[in-house]
Amino acid sequence: MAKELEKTYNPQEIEGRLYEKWLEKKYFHAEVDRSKEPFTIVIPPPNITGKLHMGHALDNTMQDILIRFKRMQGYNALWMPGTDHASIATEVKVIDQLKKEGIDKEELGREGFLKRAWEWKEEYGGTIISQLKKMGSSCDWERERFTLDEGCSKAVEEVFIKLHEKGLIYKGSRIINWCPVCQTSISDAEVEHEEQAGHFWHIKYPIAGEEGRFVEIATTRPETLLGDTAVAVHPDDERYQDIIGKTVILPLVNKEIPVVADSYVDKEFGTGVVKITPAHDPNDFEVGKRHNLEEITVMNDDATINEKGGKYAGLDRYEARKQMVNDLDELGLLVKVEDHVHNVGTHDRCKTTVEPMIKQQWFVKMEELAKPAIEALKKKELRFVPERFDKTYLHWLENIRDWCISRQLWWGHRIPAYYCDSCGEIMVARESEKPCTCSKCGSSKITQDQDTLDTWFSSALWPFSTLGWPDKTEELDYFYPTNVLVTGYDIIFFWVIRMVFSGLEHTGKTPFDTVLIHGLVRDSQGRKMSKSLGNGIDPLEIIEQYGADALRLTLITGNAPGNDMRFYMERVEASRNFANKVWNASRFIMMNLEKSTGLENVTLDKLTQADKWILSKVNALTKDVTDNMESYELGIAVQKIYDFIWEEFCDWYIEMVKPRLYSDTDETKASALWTLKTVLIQSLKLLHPYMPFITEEIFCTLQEALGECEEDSIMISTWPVWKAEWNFANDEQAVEIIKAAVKGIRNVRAEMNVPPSKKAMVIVVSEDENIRKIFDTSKLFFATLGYANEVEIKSDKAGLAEDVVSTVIPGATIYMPFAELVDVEKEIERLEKEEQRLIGELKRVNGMLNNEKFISKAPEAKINEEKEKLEKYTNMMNQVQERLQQLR
RNA sequence: GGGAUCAUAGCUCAGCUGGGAGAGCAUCUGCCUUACAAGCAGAGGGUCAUAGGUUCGAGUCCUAUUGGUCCCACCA
Repeated sequence: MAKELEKTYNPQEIEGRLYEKWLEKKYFHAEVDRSKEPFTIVIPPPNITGKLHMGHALDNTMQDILIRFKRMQGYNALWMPGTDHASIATEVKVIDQLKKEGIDKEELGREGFLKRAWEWKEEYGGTIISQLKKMGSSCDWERERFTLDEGCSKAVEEVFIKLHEKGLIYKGSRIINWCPVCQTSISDAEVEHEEQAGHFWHIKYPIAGEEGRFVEIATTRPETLLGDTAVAVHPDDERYQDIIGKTVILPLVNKEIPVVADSYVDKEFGTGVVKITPAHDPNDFEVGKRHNLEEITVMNDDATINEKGGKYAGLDRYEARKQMVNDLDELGLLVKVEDHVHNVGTHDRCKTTVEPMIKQQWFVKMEELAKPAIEALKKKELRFVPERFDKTYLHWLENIRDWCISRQLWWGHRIPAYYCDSCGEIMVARESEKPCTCSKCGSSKITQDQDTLDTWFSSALWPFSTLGWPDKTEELDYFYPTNVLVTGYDIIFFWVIRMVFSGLEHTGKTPFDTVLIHGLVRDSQGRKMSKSLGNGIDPLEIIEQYGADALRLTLITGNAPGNDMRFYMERVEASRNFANKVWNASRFIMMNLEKSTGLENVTLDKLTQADKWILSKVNALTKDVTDNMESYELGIAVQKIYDFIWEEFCDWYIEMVKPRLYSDTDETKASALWTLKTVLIQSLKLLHPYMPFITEEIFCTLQEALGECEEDSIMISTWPVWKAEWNFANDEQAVEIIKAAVKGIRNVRAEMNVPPSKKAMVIVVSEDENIRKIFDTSKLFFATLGYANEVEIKSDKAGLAEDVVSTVIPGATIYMPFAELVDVEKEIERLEKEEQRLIGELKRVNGMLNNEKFISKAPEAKINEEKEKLEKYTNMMNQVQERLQQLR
């Protein structure tokens, strides 16, 4: 006996149970199997500090859809999961935790701190993984990895050493972005530029030896004056030719500094004179290099003025600014203060204004690595969906600067460099070959570099480090390169680009051939969801309330690749309603299947026109959906499935079939049931990647009811393909004619306010024998859907009563003689409207067909199509006019 | 300063390589029809931002303009 389905779909009860089953049966697990073609996606590893937000939900839904689709298509589908150690984010969390216990990081020491960090990871690091599972993500959890695990660490070490040997990693003193709060260097990509309202201070610098003569500079950062080692003018600036080469007295410091000429200076901007502070401005740093200027760092790591600042030492940079401006004013050197809006670099994590500082850091030389990555795209070994992100990618790579990879943090991969305390020799070596004595002076006082690597250094290796690289594993050989990477456009610079050049450098291959880009999930007003705004919607709450399937559907429908989307509850409700629709349609079918017999004897030739119509439709749908999914048009694909299930299948086919099901004598009952279950199963399969839970639950219940158990789960069932034998073009057309007639009748009845209970006779008049035949074979459901108590089919309207209402469809006129209800005026009005519409159509079609250029240039199929339309509309026009005449 | 992107029904958005203007929600009308009122049937509503151009034909391609969003960039 078949299992009963609940009256409404209740996801909470079902989802957990099914996910457990999938895990138990190891459906997510992929082993190397040379007989099958692999399909691989690596997950963008979420931070261990992360909590599932809508961005994750979208990203992972898209990946799960692709993986489930490919798995059903017969690929050996691997979705490789894992998490990122998120160096700075985690370190901050651990420091916060320690602070609450009154423990200072430095006090605890490196070892103790790392122990706490690992403990933190053990406790909280798995949160996001369990949340991904609630989404239905079919990751191969047996292969779950962590960027700081043994294998990934080995890969990081290998890469560092190889790049260092090639001279692509170097240590150097450069001006870098320094975060005074996090007290670490950060890379260019981590700097966010933010427009800030500031001031422009005009300050006079006295010219040395020329009493009373000044040069006026303009600056937004007066506090860096302490580190000025020159002022610069443009070499061609006529105003300042005479002072080039002279010196000026640096106010407050009373030091002579030179006036240099450098084309970096913009004559038009400010006063045309720039103070040069090589240690605290990236441009000034460059100017300083060109003119051999001294670099004077005037700030401590926390952005307070250091001992070189004299009376200002110890002050915070902004406090120092205030005091210095005051002092300059008192000295009469402050000319004016202007309001000025300028871009300020801030740290993307903590929003602190970064301070450019000169530091010893490790860098990756990018030029040589960037070239192959540019080539890969140009040679189409890599492509973005949508294509427009090609430009973002290329622009970044073509203007790339060296990557600062060292971080003054403890949580992360420690840099495998060792220093001789005696002679300062730098040695780079694997941990297993850690030097005990200096290779140069033989000293045994060796210390390892204190810094760790940028967290993106390890994520850059993710597509191959997770598969075993640098070892030559079976997995690597089989699953790598991966197929598609799914991620947001906001992460192209941080991650995608770095994976591409790393993959090319270390494996000789692009790590994936397609990058599927999605946008941001915004709130209903289009704002970014953020903690500070409090406008974030928690995906888990949505799952709790509406189910994971509804959430997934909401995130995918109406969302084109690369575009942002707005998320609001009405859309979730619409998705939930669809789930319920699918549920109830299935329930209806299963209720009827219980009483069924003889399904196994149904063959295609026993199907009715309606059966063939829906079969043909689902067949075409299958092809469309597959094509759309192959080209990553997930939103379009699911929209088509949605429309098919709701409109064609539920609102039309099921309604058509009801009279057959309710009759005990109808010999086509079995074929109706066969078609219902066949189309349902096929639709469920197409829908499964999008809504895995509900489809699985129905599929399994249905299998049980049918006693067909060859497929245990829809997720490992075979993806349907287009079948030539299910292609019934004629029957499709026939049913479309009936649908048009039914729509016409309903329209007339609705406009005349005829209650559904009021049934009437319906007379179909057509001169076309084929059309008469179509109506004749479909009499049963036509009567039901057209509210007819009797259907008559005639070749001419002879003998018809005068007081009838009619509706005109191509090739036929439908008459409804419920004379007592007819409002002649209304009917004329309606027909006149129809006449106008047809006049418009005919004008258009005639215009095209009379256009010589159209006839000579348009494809033949198009011309024939238009000719058919002309015939059709002319025909309808005649009927409408005839009818109008009759009524007038 | 450079680049990208958007402008389509009251709202939110689809519309792939040019040839029928669409969906969801909202509105209005009528229905508790034995799968579903989280439903059914019907209706109204759009010179597809503006101006040109290419084309037999443009929401779709090109150019300019207007307005919005985002990214990149060293203008002190």
